Amino acid sequence: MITIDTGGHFDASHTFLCGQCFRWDEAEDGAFVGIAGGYAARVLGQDGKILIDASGGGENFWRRYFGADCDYAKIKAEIGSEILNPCIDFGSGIRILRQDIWETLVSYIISANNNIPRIKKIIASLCENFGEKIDFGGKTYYAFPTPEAIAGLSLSDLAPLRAGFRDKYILDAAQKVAGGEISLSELEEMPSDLAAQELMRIKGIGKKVADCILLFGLGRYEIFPKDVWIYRILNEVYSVDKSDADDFVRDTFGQYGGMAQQYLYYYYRENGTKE
DNA sequence: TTCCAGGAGCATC
DNA sequence: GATGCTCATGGA
Repeated sequence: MITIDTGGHFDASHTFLCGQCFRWDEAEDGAFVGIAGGYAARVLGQDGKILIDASGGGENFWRRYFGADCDYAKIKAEIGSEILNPCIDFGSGIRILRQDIWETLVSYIISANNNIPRIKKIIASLCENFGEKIDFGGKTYYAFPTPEAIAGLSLSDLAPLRAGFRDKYILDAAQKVAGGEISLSELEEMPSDLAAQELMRIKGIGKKVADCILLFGLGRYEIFPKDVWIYRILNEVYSVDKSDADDFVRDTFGQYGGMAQQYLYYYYRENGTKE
């Protein structure tokens, strides 16, 4: 059992259900069971502490995954505002996860013009069909398949996933990464704008998907991904037009824009933008 | 039946 | 660079 003390800034439901990740499910007892970095785990939030029972990974891996070095008291104070404070209260236990870059890349390709339940279903199918088995707690789980495991597949191999038009994008991503045309380790070192450009060389990755990969897979907390929900919120809550969104977000939310985005997204998806 | 979902590619202007 | 159409699939 690994314990991470967050000083009160963790809630498993908020973190796993806020829309940033797709491989965690709630168990009967309130714990969450899922897979990260090739390890299966059971995670419980208790008094702001993260209790982790995992098939592997060790403390360093899980501290990195949960962003243990992020000071959420400081972040919340810095981005707080009249509009944002209720959102921060509502999703106060959210932690932005540092997810595996490859898994994040493919997951957000799948997210395009899709809904969250179906995104989860397609990813689960991808893992069950092509990922390595993980035995944990008497059950079998599946790791996210490597680029190499996918690169050699054909479109008909991917057909059972029911991924629709995204299947060819998944293949293109795997082939570019496995073939060395895109280097994931170099992405980790690049400035965010260059990393986004590099990611957008992959079919199916545009600005929004690239931004999600930067935020959820590369820990670039200043990145504020803008999807249909966010544009709706900016318009109805902040009265900001789509054409002014980039400037407004940069000037308003600053270096922790990614956290602000997630508090807004979670709050207004759960509660609606209209009273 | 029609509309929509954590968008992006492509043609066209 | 902006606009409009299209892309699979499944649930509401």
